[in-house]
Amino acid sequence: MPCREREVNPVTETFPRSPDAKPPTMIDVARRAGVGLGTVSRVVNGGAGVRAETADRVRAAIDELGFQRNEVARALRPGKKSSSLALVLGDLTNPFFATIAKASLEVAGQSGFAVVLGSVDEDPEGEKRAIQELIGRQVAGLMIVPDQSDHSFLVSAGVPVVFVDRPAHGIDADIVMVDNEAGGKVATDHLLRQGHRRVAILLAPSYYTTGRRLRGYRRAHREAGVPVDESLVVLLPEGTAEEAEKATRRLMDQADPPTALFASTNFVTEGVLRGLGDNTQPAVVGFDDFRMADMLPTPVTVVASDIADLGRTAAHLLLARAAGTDTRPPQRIVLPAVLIQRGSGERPPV
Amino acid sequence: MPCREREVNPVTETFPRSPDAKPPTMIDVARRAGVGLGTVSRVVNGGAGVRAETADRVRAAIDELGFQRNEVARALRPGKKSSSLALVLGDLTNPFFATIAKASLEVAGQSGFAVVLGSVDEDPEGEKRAIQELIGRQVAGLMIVPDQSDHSFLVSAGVPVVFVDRPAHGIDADIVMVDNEAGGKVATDHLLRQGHRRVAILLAPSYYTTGRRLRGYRRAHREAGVPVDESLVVLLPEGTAEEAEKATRRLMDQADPPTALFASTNFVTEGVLRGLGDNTQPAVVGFDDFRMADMLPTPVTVVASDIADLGRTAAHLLLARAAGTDTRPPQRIVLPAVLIQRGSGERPPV
DNA sequence: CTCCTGGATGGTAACGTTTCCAACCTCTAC
DNA sequence: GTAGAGGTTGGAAACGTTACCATCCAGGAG
Repeated sequence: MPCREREVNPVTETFPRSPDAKPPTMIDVARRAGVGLGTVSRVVNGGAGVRAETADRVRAAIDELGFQRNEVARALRPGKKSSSLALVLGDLTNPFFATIAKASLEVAGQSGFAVVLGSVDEDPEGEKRAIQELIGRQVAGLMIVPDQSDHSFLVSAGVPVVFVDRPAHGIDADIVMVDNEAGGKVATDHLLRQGHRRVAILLAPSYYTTGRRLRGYRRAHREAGVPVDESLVVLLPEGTAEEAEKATRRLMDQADPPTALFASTNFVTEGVLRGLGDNTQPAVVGFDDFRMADMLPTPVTVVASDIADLGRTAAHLLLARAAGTDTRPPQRIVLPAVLIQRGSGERPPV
Repeated sequence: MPCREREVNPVTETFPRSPDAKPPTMIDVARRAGVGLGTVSRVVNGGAGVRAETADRVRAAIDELGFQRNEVARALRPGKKSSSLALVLGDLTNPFFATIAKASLEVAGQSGFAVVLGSVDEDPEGEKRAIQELIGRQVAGLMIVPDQSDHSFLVSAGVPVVFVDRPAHGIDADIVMVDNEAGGKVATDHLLRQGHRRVAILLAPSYYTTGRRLRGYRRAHREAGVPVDESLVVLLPEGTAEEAEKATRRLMDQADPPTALFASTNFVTEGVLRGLGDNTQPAVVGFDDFRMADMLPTPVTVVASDIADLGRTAAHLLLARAAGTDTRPPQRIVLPAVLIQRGSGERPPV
């Protein structure tokens, strides 16, 4: 190949481009390096099948022009899904979701994948729309913390999906979750074993998950031979701390108040503690650990699982599915939940 | 236009496609509706300049085929940036960042924009790489919580940038931040006014931000005529709670311990509280509010600002920049920080 | 010397969309 | 009846990349 490298003005062509200039493309790089377009592509993608000397020249041109591969154009090619994963979940302000996001972000980043967050209104319709949009963005895979609506529209999307924390209706896909029933049972067992006979449970509305926790609660009662007072099973339509606070006050104000409370969610736990105020009599166990739990006046006993691991596992699984490495039938991965005793759950009944 | 609509098998062509079939394109829609490609595009983009009857036929075809616009192909067209914003920030587990993420996600979502999260290692090199990758993904704009490294490479990126919480070196761009100096001054004023003369400040390493807070701390001392004991100015290389805990213990163990502590960050505040343990003598003021702050044994006094508003403002500004609606010179928006008295900051000196 | 093999390289067709332009139709004005 | 305007429509080019194929060259085998 004769040297076709032309003399160029280093000021205009070197990296700090004038703001209006369009970013350089592979074609620019090819011209600059005096090679063909295909060769540039090969170098950019690892350089296999290119003479070392040629590859160096191309790399030099890339540096000089400040070339950056246009991921959008790349993703347009058939078969080449974009190197992004989508993550659809609820309120990031909830440390539970934030932890999942952080963990999956880390795992995805290690494989050169970005993570697109779906906007996360509470309504099912919003979730569906968000998912559709993400699919339109050609993400390589979806991680979804689903609501209880139908997700069958995903089966034809042609994108691998991993559900996190709870399964979805209408589709058989990978699911990574916590052992909710065992967690609910462990928490309730713990309270019953200390002699509590009136154990309230406050449930946030994440139907599947809390349903399982409630099931554990009931099973613990059954096995202990303690009847469940249905007035102590409280469903919170919103699941906010404020709601839980009010519900707790109502519970404690009734004629025969519970001697122990099991909060099914970290926000609910917060509300319960607020509702109890200075009343340090009732025992409290929360589901999901939270920051500062050990620093409160009475440190809070919780049933906790490794939420970061939840996110990591889901991301790893999804990446393997997206890469086609993992072709097993849909997996169901259940992470354990363990009891962390800190004080609030060890109070004896009055 | 003669009716060219052909008889098709509703089973194979209706929405739940066989899993291997490729998703339908505009061309498929055009064929199905018996119109041209351009017409489909016009309908998809709002339908201006298309006869109502034709538009209906196209929409019907879209529904029947389950067509979903390929955002990637759309973004490939020159000038059409993708409808995604990028958000690059630190540890999502930190409620400060999580709140920003949530707020900007909301605002972006309302405008039909998705948000891509950059993987956020702590090292500057990682941040730069993450940003470059996001630019390669043709995002319409960048929201960055920058570190102290040079960001001049962004001036030639041709993408609007809004910095959040702190300005960046090497580039003059929009910045939305908290009034750190005033916050630092208010907190220190508050402590000095109660007679504290030995006020320690513990600084997490977010150079610009904490520098400003320190400046407020110094200014408060100067105006009050109280000399600053430099041994009470503690820099924490990592800024973690653990580090702050150790540093607090060291401070309190020294011969002449401080009677008040100002923690420059929510994680640092947590560490300070842990470090003090049962010692309820020293006054404590934290920067940034945090969940449960009011529920600790002594509720924690903080200097706080509306972090969600920080994220919202940044997202709105960025959207306007991306749309070209806002062509003002780079803005500098500073949000106020107010003192929230809860108890820990109102303890008198011993 | 010729043929063949195999690695390196250049060129071109896709990918699915938007945008532009030309073509067409209908209607009004002359 | 013709011209022109204005509204609809179809078709093709372009965006930047990758995959494929053809070409070219060097070197070894016959």
